[in-house]
Amino acid sequence: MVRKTKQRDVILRVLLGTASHPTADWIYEQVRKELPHISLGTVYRNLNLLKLEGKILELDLADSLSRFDGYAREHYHFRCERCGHIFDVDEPADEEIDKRVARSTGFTVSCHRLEFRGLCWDCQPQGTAEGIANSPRNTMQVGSGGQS
Amino acid sequence: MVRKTKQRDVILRVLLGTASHPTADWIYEQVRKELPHISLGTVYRNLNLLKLEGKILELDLADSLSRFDGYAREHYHFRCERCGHIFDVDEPADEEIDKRVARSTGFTVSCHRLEFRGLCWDCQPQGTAEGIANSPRNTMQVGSGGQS
DNA sequence: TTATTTGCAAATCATTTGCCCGAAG
DNA sequence: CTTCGGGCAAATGATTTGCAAATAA
Repeated sequence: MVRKTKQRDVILRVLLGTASHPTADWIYEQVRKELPHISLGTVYRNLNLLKLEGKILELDLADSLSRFDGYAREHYHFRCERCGHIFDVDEPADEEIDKRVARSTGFTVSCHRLEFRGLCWDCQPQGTAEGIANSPRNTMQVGSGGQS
Repeated sequence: MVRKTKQRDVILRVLLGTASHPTADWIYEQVRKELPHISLGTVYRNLNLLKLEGKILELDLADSLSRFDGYAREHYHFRCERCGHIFDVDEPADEEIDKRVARSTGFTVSCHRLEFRGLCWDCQPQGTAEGIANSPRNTMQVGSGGQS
């Protein structure tokens, strides 16, 4: 049976307490503030456990590092190519496209991952700022933390 | 100046000669048949070079391993969750969606990656075969090789 | 010639694992 | 008590890098 442990508790709490999509290492640093003796290995083990339990999502986006998400719903992501931050995108998931691909390929399509690339507000080149000023910032969630 | 070398030639030829989306290691094995003394490091160095030159594409799909594609055009992919093979999907790239996300987020969206998941023909569970029999197999390119 | 590329091996980096000990049930 | 979970360090596996020898221009 899966036992309840302090370290798993804290790890989940940290993950639920951030809108960012942190790496295992960032989570490790946060948890360490509360449990200074926890090891990275334990963080990885528990992230995998929480993932199996369906309590968190592992975003296997492009790039090597795994990132984790406290929300276990499907949604798309945006990666800023300059600062590396990951943002949740509000665009509704297109379920039609799975069916269309299934029809045209004959495969069983269970889901899809969609990742946008570009530059976030902070990384826009100067002079393009007007377009930013009146953009509806509330249409998506902003994440921070994680990347270098 | 970038010099022309036999090893880079062979690497590119191998990549152009397969419809699959091989890993660096698979490419290494193939090239080794012709150049037995080539090293994995050289393969990686040249793949990066070819990528910079725009002659090949590095597919940074989910999962850790990088895969390379001899076609430098944008297209979507399908990953079989059982056998791990990657297929090119014929679905036309949706350029509208980039604009829509750009509008709703205020970000500059340069591109997107779309990856479907599911089961390919060979990995379909038994009894679902009728759906496969009359499916138009020619709507996409099949890849082989690469994965474990 | 001479700067670039190779081969090889050692170095990284994220992640996983083995093992022994402490703690949850 | 009896396992499971944790800490720690060593192992892994993909990719990168340093360096001396080989080679394209």
